Amino acid sequence: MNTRTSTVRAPTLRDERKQQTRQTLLDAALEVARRGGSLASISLREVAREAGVVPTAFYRHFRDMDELGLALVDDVCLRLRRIIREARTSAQGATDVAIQSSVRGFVGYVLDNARAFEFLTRERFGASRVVREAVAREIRYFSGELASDLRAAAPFSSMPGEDVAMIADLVVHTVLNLTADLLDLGEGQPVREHEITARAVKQLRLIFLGASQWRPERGAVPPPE
Amino acid sequence: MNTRTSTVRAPTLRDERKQQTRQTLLDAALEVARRGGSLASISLREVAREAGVVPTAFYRHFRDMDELGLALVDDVCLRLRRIIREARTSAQGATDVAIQSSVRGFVGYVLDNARAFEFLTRERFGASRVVREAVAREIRYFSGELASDLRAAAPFSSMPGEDVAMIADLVVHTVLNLTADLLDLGEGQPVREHEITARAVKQLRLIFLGASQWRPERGAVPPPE
DNA sequence: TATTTCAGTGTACAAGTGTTGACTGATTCG
DNA sequence: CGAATCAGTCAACACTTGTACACTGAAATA
Repeated sequence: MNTRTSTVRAPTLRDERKQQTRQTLLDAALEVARRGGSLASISLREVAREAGVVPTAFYRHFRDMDELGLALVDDVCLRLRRIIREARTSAQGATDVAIQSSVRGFVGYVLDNARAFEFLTRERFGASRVVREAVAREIRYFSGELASDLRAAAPFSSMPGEDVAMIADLVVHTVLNLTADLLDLGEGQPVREHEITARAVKQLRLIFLGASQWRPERGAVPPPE
Repeated sequence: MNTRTSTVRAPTLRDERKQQTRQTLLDAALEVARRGGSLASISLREVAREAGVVPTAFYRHFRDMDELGLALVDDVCLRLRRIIREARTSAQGATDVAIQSSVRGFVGYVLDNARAFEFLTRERFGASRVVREAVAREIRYFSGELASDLRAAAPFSSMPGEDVAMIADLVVHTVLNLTADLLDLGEGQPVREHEITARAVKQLRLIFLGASQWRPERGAVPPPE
């Protein structure tokens, strides 16, 4: 159950091997979930089978499928965070070409890591509440990162933080939407793929265009009644 | 299996009763799916049990759970279409107050029909491909309806159809996103509820603001390479 | 080296699953 | 009315599932 190497000792050979089959289980789950459609529709035994391990060995790593799902979200998002972080340093700005090249880069990454993104897209609204919350948390994290990037430049630097967050949220969800469309398309349709991507690029341009005209003081939304 | 009343005859008493238990099955599925998290995680037998009917009776109405899911999408969306259609005739326009009151009306409707929207939100990215496609079709329908509404007024009347569709798509997905957030929140959190709604209202304002400044001719997105 | 730890195995079981086929009895129809 | 239809029942099946428990043997520890 406990996966950390004990507080201070160096990771022993056993620890390494355990970590290794843990990763095998995670990969197996990702693959089985892809074929089966979602975490909710697959069984502990299927995952163990795919991982080439006896069902009961599963319990050495996770209490149940929910815990596996949580670990999977962490695992997938950790890799994703690294990629995003390094991509952030390069292409900056909200010009049309910057948007376009950012989106293109992202689309490529999504297609290269289709299994991972398919998992996140599904489980974002999946059956398990805890997994859903974990995905939501990660999305909020990305949104926050984007918001802090945006704040570095006009017109966002002079905007209330709340409004920047609201725009970052809109951008992130537009990209997530693109991601979902892309993945549902399957790999062999370059024309539709470009249409969908082009549409998303336009949507982002529209959003940034709106942002450049945004008047915060007019933005208050009174509570009902 | 075949549910239509035969081509020309009036619906007989038997037909009516069949239709009735069919509806009971649909309602049961909606309820069980709500508790269980999604279609993929529930069983035919659970649905039958909830409907107060023997498992094998299920087959008199649907070949399998996928077919049930499809019927459920149709059923739920039919009711939704009617509501939207009549709401369309009243609040028109894209002014701040129009947006606000439209969103408020919609939020109320979502909360009143939480089970139905929860189902659609989940199954939109659920395990079953056919159900997913059915939901996508419905969303495209709503997007199309909105686009044709928008075209009636400036600045959309002078825009290429493609661009209007792209904006309608953005609006619909922003609303869907609001819906998902709202439903995940649960019913007892009026403060967060208002925050989320207010954010969505702002996002829509931003979108319409962008639309008012949109220059179609600058919008072309070239293919890669 | 002798002892302990523990990741992975093997067996077993009760509970739930989808689907089959034969049935029953009210409703439909000639 | 009498025969045919057919929505819903009942019993049975071959499987899969999650999990408990005792185990093995290599690696870790003392």
